Amino acid sequence: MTQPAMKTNHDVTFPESETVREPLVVRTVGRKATITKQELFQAALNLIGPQKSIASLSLREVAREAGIAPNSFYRHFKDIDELAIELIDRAGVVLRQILHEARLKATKQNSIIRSSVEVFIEQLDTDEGNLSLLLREGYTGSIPYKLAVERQLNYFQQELQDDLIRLERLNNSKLAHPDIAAKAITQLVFNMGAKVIDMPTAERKETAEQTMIMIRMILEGARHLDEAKIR
Amino acid sequence: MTQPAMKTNHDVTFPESETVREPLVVRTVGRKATITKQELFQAALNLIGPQKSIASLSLREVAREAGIAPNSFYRHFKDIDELAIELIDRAGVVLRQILHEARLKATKQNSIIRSSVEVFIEQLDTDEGNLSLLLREGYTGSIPYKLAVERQLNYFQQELQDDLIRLERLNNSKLAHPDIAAKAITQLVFNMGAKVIDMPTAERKETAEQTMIMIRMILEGARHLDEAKIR
DNA sequence: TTAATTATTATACACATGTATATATATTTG
DNA sequence: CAAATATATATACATGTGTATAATAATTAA
Repeated sequence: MTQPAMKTNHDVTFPESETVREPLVVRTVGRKATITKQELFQAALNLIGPQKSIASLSLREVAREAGIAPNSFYRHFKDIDELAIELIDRAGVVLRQILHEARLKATKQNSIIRSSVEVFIEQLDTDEGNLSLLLREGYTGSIPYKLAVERQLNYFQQELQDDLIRLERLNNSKLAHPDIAAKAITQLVFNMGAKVIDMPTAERKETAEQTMIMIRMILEGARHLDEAKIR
Repeated sequence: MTQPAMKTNHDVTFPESETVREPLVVRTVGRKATITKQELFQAALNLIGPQKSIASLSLREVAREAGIAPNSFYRHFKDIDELAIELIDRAGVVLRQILHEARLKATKQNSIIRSSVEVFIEQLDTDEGNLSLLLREGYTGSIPYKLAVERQLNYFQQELQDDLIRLERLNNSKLAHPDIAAKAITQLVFNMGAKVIDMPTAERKETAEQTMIMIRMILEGARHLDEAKIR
């Protein structure tokens, strides 16, 4: 939905014979073809990886990657923080969209867990940088970042909670503290995601399976806490 | 065990009438009383907080806080990374020590959960910076940082697992996948800790209670997954 | 006491950052 | 086509960083 082909439309001038690094964009003085917010988002995502967090991203780095002069950045964002927060919000939207679809497809108890977790991991591959924002920047960085991430986690958690209640009703059972169960699952899934990003595919499978078991523990536990009213 | 009174032993010379910020230490040229690793650790911990992560800590900042010249730092550590990793390791040792004691005191099922969580939170207050390392730096920063944190989490998890098995045996019940249960609990507890650091005490109580419920869900679920062999 | 050693500071450099100001070029408008 | 405007770049500056080198003072050894 939000990823255009992302071919910069301003690599027109002849390339200098110097061997510069990645950005194969050559500058003319004055004005270039005009850059979009999208391209700046993409530049930021290109830079973010297991090593570079959004908090350690500098304005000049992003500008360099996008092939623009540092000051051009200000035409689009007040701050590097403004860009960061928009990125986080966009990542959240994309993620919830995907998982919501996964849940709609799967109505049976076990398959909803499996398909959600699998879709989640799949998405990590195709859309790497985009999700890692939510997974990694949660507990570090400036207060606005944290709030932005927390907001997205809350959406996620709320939708999960609704689904959980709906599904349990279908199965004629009931969860104690569905809100807390949803919160726990959210935390575990996001934790898993953050770990899984830097893993080879083999280990990913293993980690995913473990996470599914954790989720089953929570659901099973929530059912029995309700029945037995264990204090 | 590792926290001395931490009074810097080199605030001897007369203070200039300039209003400098926090470090009330005045420099003589040449040599000062000699600084210890301990003092550098403490300086780093003073700086780390909800805003400043260990990854964003600069050598010069630490030196400034400790009241030494930037280059003196090299007498004690090769890198700022070297200091960081030692700090993480120390934090882990302290944490496990504390929680182990809490667990030894509590032998009954519920009280072990409660006392552990409560001790954990208590410790956050008294020893703030020290623990936040483990809680926040887990998913960001350089690879060596991540490995250091992961190592500590693994210790924690292993000890928890042993305790869980021991306690379940006392209660004549049994957990399915005690390793996975321990892992899940570890993740939830550390997540909680990271959140709780920037909270007022009122909210802390609430979050702690929720975490305890999550833990109960996992234990209860692990018991029933075992009994029913649910696939 | 004097010499050697060690732990510190002073100075300096090269580089990266955010941003202010001035300038140049595309695009839009008339 | 020319003027106006929007959008980019160039240059510059103050500040922060890591670290190399040299000078200095405290400690230790002789």
